[in-house]
Amino acid sequence: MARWEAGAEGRLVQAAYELYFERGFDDVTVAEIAARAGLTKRTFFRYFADKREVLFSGAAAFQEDVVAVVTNAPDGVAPIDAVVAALAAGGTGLTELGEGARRRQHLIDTSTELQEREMIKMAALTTAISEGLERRGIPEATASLTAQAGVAVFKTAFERWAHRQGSVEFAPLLLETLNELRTALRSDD
Amino acid sequence: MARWEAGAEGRLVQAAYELYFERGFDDVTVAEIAARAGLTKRTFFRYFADKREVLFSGAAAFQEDVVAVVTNAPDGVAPIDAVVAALAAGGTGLTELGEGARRRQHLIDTSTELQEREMIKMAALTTAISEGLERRGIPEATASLTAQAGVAVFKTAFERWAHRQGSVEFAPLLLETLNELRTALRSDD
DNA sequence: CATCTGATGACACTTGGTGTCATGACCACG
DNA sequence: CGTGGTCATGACACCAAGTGTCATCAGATG
Repeated sequence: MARWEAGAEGRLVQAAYELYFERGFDDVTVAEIAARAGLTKRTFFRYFADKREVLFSGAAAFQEDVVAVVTNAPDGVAPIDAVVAALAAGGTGLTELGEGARRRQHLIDTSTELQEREMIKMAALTTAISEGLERRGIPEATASLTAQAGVAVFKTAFERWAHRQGSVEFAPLLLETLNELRTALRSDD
Repeated sequence: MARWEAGAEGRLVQAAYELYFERGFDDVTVAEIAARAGLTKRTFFRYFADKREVLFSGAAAFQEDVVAVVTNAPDGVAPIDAVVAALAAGGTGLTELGEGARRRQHLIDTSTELQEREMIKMAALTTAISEGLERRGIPEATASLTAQAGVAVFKTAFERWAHRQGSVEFAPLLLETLNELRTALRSDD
């Protein structure tokens, strides 16, 4: 089966995380990552579209999970509640990675390039959630705004989680944030 | 005064827009832009940090305008109303550019790289608005969520404006979108 | 007139990213 | 047993973005 050492993609991911953590995103070259994985630069770019993408290899699966929960929510649940429940589930999965997730987030927070990439992943997630809602019969305008609000709440809650020590339950943090958003949108206070 | 042909930065912006419109963002090189402006690649990078930034040369002024309106809003106005009013004013200024603004937006919408850059500009705007609110005594959590909601509404409204023919008033579109968001956040419907 | 200043050009260099062909192990099939 | 095909990888050349560094030179300054 294995004509070459198996798991090339995994080795590249591992090597990239190690080097990015050691020296920061900017000071690592793709050639170095590939070398640590026992491969060449050319092979790196066969697995990942660019130097940033290697840090988002789990994004597709995350998005699919979230959309699946939205899609399978029972009838009668309000769109915003379905979205927040889905993001609570997905986010809990992430926070269970503990310190690793925090270190990754710190890496992103200290690189403009990585923030750009993260934002486009969040935008893709937003679009996918919106389409999931539309498949449930929600009109496009509502679906889009609901997805945007949900993802904004998720980002804020995750940021709060990442900036805290120890383990905090993610789901309650998310619901609390949603309620804060609701309050903030009132014209009278 | 003018030891060289004056207005180098403006000429670069103009040349970049022309070429990007003619052939698309990807198929234009910085050397070409510089040549059309009668300058060299090296000089381009003295004015703009990278190839994308030239399309966002007005972003700083836009942000300052919006933040100024937020800062100067009369006391007693709810944060979300102050933010939306500020974005209505700024957005109206943009939409007055008419077809030019639509063409620019179309350029961004057809390039992932440019979308990334636009998102980070929006994120910077969000942060600046949030800080403006905090200076008015709004607590950080509320300020941040209010700013996020406001900017999300702005993006949606501007997108709707851009995808329409003829001239549409921007401010009513924005208020309508805000109300849709409020409705979407209700758990009961 | 001498000097300083600041925008620009010239040029070399690094790195991200791609196109293209060669290699060599494994597999299927006669 | 051999022969040809498949496919992940390497080798290599190439382009374009972006940067560091020094030279240039018109005009301002004194």
